[in-house]
Amino acid sequence: MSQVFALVDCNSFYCSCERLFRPELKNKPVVVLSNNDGCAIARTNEAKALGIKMGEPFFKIKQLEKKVHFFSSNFSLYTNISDRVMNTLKSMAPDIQVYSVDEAFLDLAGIHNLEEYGQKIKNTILTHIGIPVGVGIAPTKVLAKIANRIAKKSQKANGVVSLMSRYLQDIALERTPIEDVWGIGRKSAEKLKLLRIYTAKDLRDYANERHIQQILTITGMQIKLELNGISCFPLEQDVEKKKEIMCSRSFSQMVEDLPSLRRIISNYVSDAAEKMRRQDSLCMEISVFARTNPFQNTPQYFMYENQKLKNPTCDTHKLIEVALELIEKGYQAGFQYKKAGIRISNFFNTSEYQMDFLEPHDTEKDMRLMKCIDHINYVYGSSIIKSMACGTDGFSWRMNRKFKSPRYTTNWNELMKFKA
DNA sequence: TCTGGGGTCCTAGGACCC
DNA sequence: TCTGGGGTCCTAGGACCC
Repeated sequence: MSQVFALVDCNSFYCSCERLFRPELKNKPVVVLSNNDGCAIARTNEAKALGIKMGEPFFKIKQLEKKVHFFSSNFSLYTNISDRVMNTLKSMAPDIQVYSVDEAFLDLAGIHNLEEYGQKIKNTILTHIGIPVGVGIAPTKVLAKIANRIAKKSQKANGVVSLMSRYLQDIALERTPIEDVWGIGRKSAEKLKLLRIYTAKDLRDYANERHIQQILTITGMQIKLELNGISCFPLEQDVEKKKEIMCSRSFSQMVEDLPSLRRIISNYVSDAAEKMRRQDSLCMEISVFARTNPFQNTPQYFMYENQKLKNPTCDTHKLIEVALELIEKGYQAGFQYKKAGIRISNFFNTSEYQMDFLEPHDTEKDMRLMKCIDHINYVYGSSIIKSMACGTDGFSWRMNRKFKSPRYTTNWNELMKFKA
């Protein structure tokens, strides 16, 4: 039986989440801003029509405040809505790969009327959750991406496009610029244009396959095959475990002193370590970085320090200790730091790792303690219990969030109120 | 004044071994 | 003075994605 993939992608996802609780914003331009209200990371069609670009800095579009409704990002809301969408999708296909917060690939092999089923998926998500989605159906993932793109753009498609026939693939690929193909970024597009490959169809029909592999690596070759209807990227399940976990953030005001950076780094480590424990991992490596603002005409400095651990650990306190050594090592006085971050990586499963009993390692008791703290923080709100190194002045005390909406679905104090 | 954050995969080249 | 060849593993960096 041949393969059939459906890509379900939520329209302007973060904006749609905000609209759920503000229905009067339907058909109005809405923009969601990144952390610190730095730049635009989600835009409705109405906002796009006003010329607002992805990643555009807020200060350049601020004058549109009368026309456009801006929101600060509210990730706990978006994650919660995303879970609901994905759970509904899981009930509609035997296998599903959650690809990102707003996208999933579904296995639709064996379904007879694919377009009708696509409409059913779209309508179910809209009526059950209230989020509009586009559905692209095709024999490969790369083609499903293209189908999805057309589903969202074309009025006629009504949100669902199937590219199962060669005839329709020909038309669609001809109209898809090469840089809009999934996996072809700016650099690759530039190289392909030198070969006079301007559209997805040009790449599919380009005769010299080895040449493509030479300039775009094996992945480029696979993209070419996928455009030709030959599936190279299977549906991936069981990918829920991360291979590395990062936590980094820009500050709304510059930070110059080491004690502040130490507190910031400690908070980031706490955050990342908790995520790591949630997926039952231990890490063997930690990195710390901090940088000045590259957009500013001030003395620039970038520090990055990395440390391998003797024994894997999931213990926040041990990790903070190492991270603080690293920030002390890399810190240089006299610079205005704008951003800092940490990364933990080199993971092992908690159950699989054989501890070296000659070296200090996480004991059963350490792990129980961490789990216990995680539980209390989960029940009573995050960071009720935290390391002293994190300070007491709050994690996000230097973050701008001028337009933040309430956490309607994840915080009892912020539920929507109605008058009877 | 004001420019996000978190990931994955691939490859070349160095280190090291026999 | 002459200074192999092949294999594996690791790492840094590039490119891409949402």
